[in-house]
Amino acid sequence: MDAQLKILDIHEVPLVCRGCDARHNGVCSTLTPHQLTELNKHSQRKAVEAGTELIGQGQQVHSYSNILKGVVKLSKIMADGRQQIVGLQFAPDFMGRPFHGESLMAAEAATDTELCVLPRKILERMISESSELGSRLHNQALTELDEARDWMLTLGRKSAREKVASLLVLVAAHADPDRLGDCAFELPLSRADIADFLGLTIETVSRQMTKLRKDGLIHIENNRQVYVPDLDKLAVTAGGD
Amino acid sequence: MDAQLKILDIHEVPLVCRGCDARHNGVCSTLTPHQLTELNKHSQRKAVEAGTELIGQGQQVHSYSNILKGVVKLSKIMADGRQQIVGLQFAPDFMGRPFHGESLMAAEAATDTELCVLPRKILERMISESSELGSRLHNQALTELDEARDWMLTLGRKSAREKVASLLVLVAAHADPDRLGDCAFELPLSRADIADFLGLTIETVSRQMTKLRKDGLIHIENNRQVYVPDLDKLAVTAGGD
DNA sequence: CGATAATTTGAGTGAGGTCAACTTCTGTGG
DNA sequence: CCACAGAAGTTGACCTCACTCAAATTATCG
Repeated sequence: MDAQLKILDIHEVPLVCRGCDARHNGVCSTLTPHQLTELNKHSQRKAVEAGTELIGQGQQVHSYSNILKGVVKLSKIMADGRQQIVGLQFAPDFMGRPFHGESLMAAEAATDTELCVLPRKILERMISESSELGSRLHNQALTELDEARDWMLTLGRKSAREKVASLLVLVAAHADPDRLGDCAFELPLSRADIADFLGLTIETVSRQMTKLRKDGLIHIENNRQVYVPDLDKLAVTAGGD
Repeated sequence: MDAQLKILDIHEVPLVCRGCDARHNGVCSTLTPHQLTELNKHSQRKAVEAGTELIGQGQQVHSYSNILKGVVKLSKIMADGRQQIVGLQFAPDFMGRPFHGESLMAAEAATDTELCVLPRKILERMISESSELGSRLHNQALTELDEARDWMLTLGRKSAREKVASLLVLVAAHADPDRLGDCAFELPLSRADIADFLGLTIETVSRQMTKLRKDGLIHIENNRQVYVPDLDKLAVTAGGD
């Protein structure tokens, strides 16, 4: 590519998009500066605090979002109130299912969260135009499918202790992707959320956390601050894969 | 489109593809007669009997398949032998994950099954060339993701009775898509498979089936022949959604 | 018809649920 | 800075649903 042109292109990237994680590692990385500018005219940054419902189960979808910061939980709720978290989305994930009018789950901010909200129509037009964007979204869908299936094994076949260890390993992997050995992070989920993700009760989660602590596998401070001295050991406790 | 040309096109569809379900409702429906002919040069029909392993967990992928007949189970196995079925694929589903060298689960024929086996390289080239094929696969991935997440709710939050009822509703839906009221079908899974799909033991599955039978919600003959007098009632027992 | 596998049934046990009390955090206002 | 209130998390006692192990029954196939 012509060097001069390339420099020009870079300068055309909208201000707010520069340095945005979604543009580097998320779906926006496939867009041209022109497309970014176009999208940017209609996109909107939004900060929401923990606990905010972003969309309800069965509700009409009017927009999609990039998660810029924070963690969003996706959950299904039964008529009698039983709840199961079916996925966690971390920055810079794309949120929403294009071309599907009605949301099949609820999405709620688990932590304080920043979003880049994209109107439905505009994004869907861009997907039709850019096969690269489509295949990027295809890839994310496949990754989420893998994660969902891994979690099915956890839900169906693991003990409470293994389940809790699995969750800690999962969060550790997102907090510090290539960290080996030890690792520290803040839990983005309350005990109630963890229970809903693992198919357990709050009490069982609490008991297993206490046991893992007494066994020296984790240290906890202020309920949310976790330190894992040996990630491998914890992974083995999680069912070892 | 020119009528004459269209007739010619139809005649160019390879013989074996005419009347094939995958061409009408599966991924092949997006292909042109020319592409079908090209693909057909390298594809191969294959009949396998129940219990045949199609690919092992962690094994290299050399081909993809359309399922023409039968049911395939996808499962994850832990180091100590615990197993979880993470998905069922019915005809005319496409099987395999393009551009991903290593299979993350095992695939095994649950019933006697017929496949149309497509070599990896050829299919991947066609995906790059045809955005329609790509979006078709994207859609199947999203459908599978929805199913996986529905099943997470089943695994995490439902009782044994609800789980067994959920499975029966799932199979009924595939056997007889728009049948309301009553419905009869043959179970494609053994009790052991059902247990591995529901995260239960064989014994618990058996006991719950007996209870559903005694409650008049289902009739069973020869272990595999199921008759459901009232699908709605069964769906309510499954957790009602 | 006999052999083997698949399924059902029974008795006893245990992991995780339920309910309730207690402790620890967090944030607010005096 | 402390006192207090409400929320979040922990701990204990007890119970239940699903698991385990074992035996009986039924289906399948040569």
